[in-house]
Amino acid sequence: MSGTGERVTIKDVAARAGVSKGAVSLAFNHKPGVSQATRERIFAVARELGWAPSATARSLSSQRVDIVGLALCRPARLLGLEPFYMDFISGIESVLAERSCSLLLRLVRDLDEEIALCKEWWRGRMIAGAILVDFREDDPRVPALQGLGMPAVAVGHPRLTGTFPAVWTDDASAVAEAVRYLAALGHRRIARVGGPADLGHSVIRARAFADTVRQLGLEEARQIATGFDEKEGARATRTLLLAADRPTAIVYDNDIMAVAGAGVAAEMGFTVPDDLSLLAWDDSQLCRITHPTLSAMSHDVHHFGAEVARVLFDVVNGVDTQGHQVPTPSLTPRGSTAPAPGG
Amino acid sequence: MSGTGERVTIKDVAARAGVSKGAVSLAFNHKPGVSQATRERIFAVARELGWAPSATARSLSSQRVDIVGLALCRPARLLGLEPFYMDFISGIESVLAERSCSLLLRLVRDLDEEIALCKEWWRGRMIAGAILVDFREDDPRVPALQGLGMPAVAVGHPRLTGTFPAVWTDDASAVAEAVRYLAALGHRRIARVGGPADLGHSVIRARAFADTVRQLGLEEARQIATGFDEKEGARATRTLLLAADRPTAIVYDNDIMAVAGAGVAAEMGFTVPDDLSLLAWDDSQLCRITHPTLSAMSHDVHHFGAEVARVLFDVVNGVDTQGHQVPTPSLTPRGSTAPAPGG
DNA sequence: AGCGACCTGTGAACCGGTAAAGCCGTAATT
DNA sequence: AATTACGGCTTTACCGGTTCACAGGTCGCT
Repeated sequence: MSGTGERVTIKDVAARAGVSKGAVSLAFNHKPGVSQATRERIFAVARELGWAPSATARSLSSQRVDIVGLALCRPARLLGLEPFYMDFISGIESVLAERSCSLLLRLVRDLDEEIALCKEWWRGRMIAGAILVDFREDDPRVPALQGLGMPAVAVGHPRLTGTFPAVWTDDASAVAEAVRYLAALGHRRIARVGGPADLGHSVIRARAFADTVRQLGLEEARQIATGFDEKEGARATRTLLLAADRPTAIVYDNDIMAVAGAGVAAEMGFTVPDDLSLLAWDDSQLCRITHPTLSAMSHDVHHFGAEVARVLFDVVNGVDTQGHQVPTPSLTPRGSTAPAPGG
Repeated sequence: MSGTGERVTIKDVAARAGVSKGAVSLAFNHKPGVSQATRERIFAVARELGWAPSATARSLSSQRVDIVGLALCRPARLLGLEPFYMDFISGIESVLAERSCSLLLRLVRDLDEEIALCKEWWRGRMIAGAILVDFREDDPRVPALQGLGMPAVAVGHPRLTGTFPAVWTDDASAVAEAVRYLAALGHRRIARVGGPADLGHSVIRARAFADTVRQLGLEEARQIATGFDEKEGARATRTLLLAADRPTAIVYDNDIMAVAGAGVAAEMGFTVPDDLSLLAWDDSQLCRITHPTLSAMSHDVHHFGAEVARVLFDVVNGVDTQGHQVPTPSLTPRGSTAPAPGG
């Protein structure tokens, strides 16, 4: 991994402009101490020579880095499938770009690898901070990374994220809203197809779901934990619909599974929403391109990502930040939910 | 953007192990010149102190970087929607991770911004090389970046990519195969919903499509250029189906638009595939979760990404590489294609 | 004993910047 | 006139590694 050779450095620019390295540095960092004339001359020379300061050298001496890290620990094919992350990343980017900061991305296989990577990135001063996502109950990253002093922002409920400032959505309320909405439509048997059981937000949603169902006096609710992908979503839907006491409404933990569920329903001869109501989560564009369109608990994922990035900047800059909740996902009724059959 | 403070450096490790900085460096780079005993002592101390070499300092002095850059120039919402890029990125990552290299990602608004970014990244020695995607006809990046000496790999047909080593799929053949397949099913009026007209591969596909149609003696084909998103896909489909001489088969340039097209068809009362055959491109999981499932020109996007990364490594390491074609997308018939109505 | 080869390790130069102290001439203050 | 203030730039000391010439010590060989 070698460069081709003779690249221009600050010294060349300084020499050509007839000033010292220091002057060039001052000029390029828009600091006082250089006259306007000199400044312009320096910039002219830099342009002429095609010089830009070496980020490497700069961050070595200034102890500043313009890169933040994000490690994603999900199966590759799921990442491709689920619109959530790209949306989220683009939200992050929108804020980073403003500050001409870049995102260092790495897909990892497990949390141990993620921990090792973060340590390497941080100790190696490669990143200014990190974004941590997909928190689990008793997440090993909390004890492992907390002591590092690495600026980080955690995406997840504060209950899960230790001392890391958290940015999260109030999933419990959202789940409750979903259930209440379906109950209001007359549904008495509502099932839920959730994400991986070890994921923190799955636990939170599962609990809120059960609580709300009990509270509303609905029938005991069936919940199935899945791996978040369309195959498992389809299988879970099939299982639910084959049962004697099949539900009249199903809530999904993401949109992929909801779409898959709609397919299964059609295949099994159920009409959505007449026979069966479906409610998705996350609400990417995916929910709008199917027929019928999918009702969903929607939130602005792009904005979510942007907010996360903003909090990270605060942390990095030493601004005291507790993190905060972003707007709760709210119900967007579309074509896949309707009054319960025979209601 | 400051560090918290007293981080361990090579000097601390050297002192604690009773050797010089040089020895530690040699040990950590697995170079000869240090005895086994000393080596082990150094490693022990490093572990004890929690030290890892600073990537920044290392790359400054050794002129090596373990980061490659990727700038994506597409509207954010499309990136989230289209499974292609995440698949592609995960393929890239799979190869990078093996070499403990990371991916620097940035979303840009236009090619000028991308050019500026690449220059900055390269001159700033922040990246070892770059991956360039979405080539247009007479792409401005070719003249602008070619002279930089920056190792890069271009994703696109060599006709478009100047002197950059290219990795590409043979879209022309794939389009031809698609058309022949539909013709064999008895379709005489086949339309195509393509991507943005200025994108190089759109042009290639459009031309190949027209050629094949002519060659097979089919009716003059209607082609519509779109922005790749589901709205435009839906609109294009509607336009096609409203025409007096509506097609009996439509080929789409990605899967998003095909899914949207299927929705429009259903909404307009056409049954897929009895009244209308639909054929998607890229074939992400998306094609398998709809009903009917979508026939598609499928290729292994993950592998594509991996191959791109491999070529980039060759270029970076000075291995003489011309780049090469990856397997041509091949037809995967599913439920959305059938013999032409009344054929 | 003398010499070279080998092994292990040291020290200093360097990578390309930043930061802070210092220096010089002129203007404002007292 | 002497003192201070400041703008404008230079100098120098880092930042945390890598690299390379070279120094001692050990060993084998003549």
